[in-house]
Amino acid sequence: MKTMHKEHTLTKNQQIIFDLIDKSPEPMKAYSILFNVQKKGIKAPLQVYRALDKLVEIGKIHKIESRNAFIACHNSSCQVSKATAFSICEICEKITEISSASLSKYLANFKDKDGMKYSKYNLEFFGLCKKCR
Amino acid sequence: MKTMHKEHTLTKNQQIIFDLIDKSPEPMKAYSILFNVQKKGIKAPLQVYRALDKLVEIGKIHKIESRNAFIACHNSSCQVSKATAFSICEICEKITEISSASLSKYLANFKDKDGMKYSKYNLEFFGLCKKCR
DNA sequence: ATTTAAATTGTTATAATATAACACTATGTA
DNA sequence: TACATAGTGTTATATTATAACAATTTAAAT
Ligand SMILES: [Zn+2]
Ligand SMILES: [Zn+2]
Ligand SMILES: [Zn+2]
Ligand SMILES: [Zn+2]
Repeated sequence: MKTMHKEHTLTKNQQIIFDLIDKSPEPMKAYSILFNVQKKGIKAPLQVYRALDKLVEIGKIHKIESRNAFIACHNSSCQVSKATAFSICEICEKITEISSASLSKYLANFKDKDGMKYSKYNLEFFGLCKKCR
Repeated sequence: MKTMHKEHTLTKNQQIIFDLIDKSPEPMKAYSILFNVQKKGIKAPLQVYRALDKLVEIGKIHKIESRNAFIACHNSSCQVSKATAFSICEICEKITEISSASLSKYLANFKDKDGMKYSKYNLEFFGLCKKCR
């Protein structure tokens, strides 16, 4: 069973923006990204949002919905942005992608009463990290 | 074991806005709420956001993070907005709060590798509802 | 190699979502 | 009554995100 994702060739803007997010120790917000790539010629919000949309779509980054921020995926087994889980410290805002086989298995198989079958989920846990406790 | 939540007395603005959301068949967005309550004297976005913040805090409504929209809680066992799960149809945008004892038990007990203990979570499932399939 | 379709880019303008700051008012409680 | 806490009204502004259009690049398909 070949691993067969994340083999996209990024375009110039996508690569610039991915590199920035990937280097960042914390999730980045769109306008902060914009500010940081202006020296590389990316001048308009839309250029940033378009790259972000694509990067999310192909699973290279994820959006933290409750923070409107973007984080690079470092989870090699991540199902191309279809199943994401994060832990968020409410004090220091440290955010980590959770990689738990049992969690993803449980959620992937979850079916609600209506028999609705889900193709995707996003889970955000909130609490206090070790440092902040 | 007494059930001891959601016994808050709402203020005028909070009540007006809660009633509107509670009657709505679908989640409502802040500026749509604003438009709908202007005839009742609520004129500014901040008045709406302040009421929304409070209503979320006391668990009368929840925010659907991926949609920036608000839905009334109809889940009597809901742990005061500390543990929420929703199903979202990506075609018709029908959104339902999921009430599953096994799901909430699983998530409430979930611990990640770092030993971080979570006080809250929000889960959003995406897929196609029965009608849209 | 040439044509065609699809994706990406650049740009300006604008829409949609959310908060800051300040003065004032109501409410609870010691 | 005095004090603290929460809520209100208001104006202005910050932040997040998309619409619309023209041009260019890239990838496939003849
Ligand atoms: Zn990931
Ligand atoms: Zn922390
Ligand atoms: Zn609820
Ligand atoms: Zn549907």
